[in-house]
Amino acid sequence: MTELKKQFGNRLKQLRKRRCITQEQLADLADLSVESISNIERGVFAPKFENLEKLALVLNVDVKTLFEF
Amino acid sequence: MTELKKQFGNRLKQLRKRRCITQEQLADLADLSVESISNIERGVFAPKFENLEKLALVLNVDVKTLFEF
DNA sequence: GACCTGCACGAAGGTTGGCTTCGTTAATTT
DNA sequence: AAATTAACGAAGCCAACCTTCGTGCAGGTC
Repeated sequence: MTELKKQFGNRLKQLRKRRCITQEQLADLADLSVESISNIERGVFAPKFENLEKLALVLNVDVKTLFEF
Repeated sequence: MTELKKQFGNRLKQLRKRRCITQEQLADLADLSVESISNIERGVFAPKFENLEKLALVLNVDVKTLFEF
């Protein structure tokens, strides 16, 4: 598990909580499973580019914002 | 081919040229094949997170800088 | 002309990483 | 205590990433 995945995961969690939505809600919005969101937030794996786009869209931020840490 | 891949590829090319290095040199530095660099720059595929880290490191920028476009 | 470099592009194959479902357990909230 | 939310494991699928090999082409040099 690379450092970047963990940092990204923490950032995603931060942005999600800031919007007061659950992993399940984010999963629905981004068309992913809850477990995937959990895995991403914990740095188990990183989303592919296509889902990077979706997550940014759903969270209403630029993709680069997901890497601001 | 998603839009994000293309944007990322163009950005990578821009940063590489700004440093006056060839695709082959970047490939060597990031431990990737020249063709992969070419494919990434053209948006054929996107690098996985591990290589995102390598590319940022080699280009001496933060990962988020690779998504500034 | 012949040669070299840098890059685009295609095809084909291997590996692994992203994603899934199912299930259990722990933590948090109400 | 009940319900919700999230962590975590295992097992499997397949697409995406990455590779090698090959071709072609523009631009520059000798």
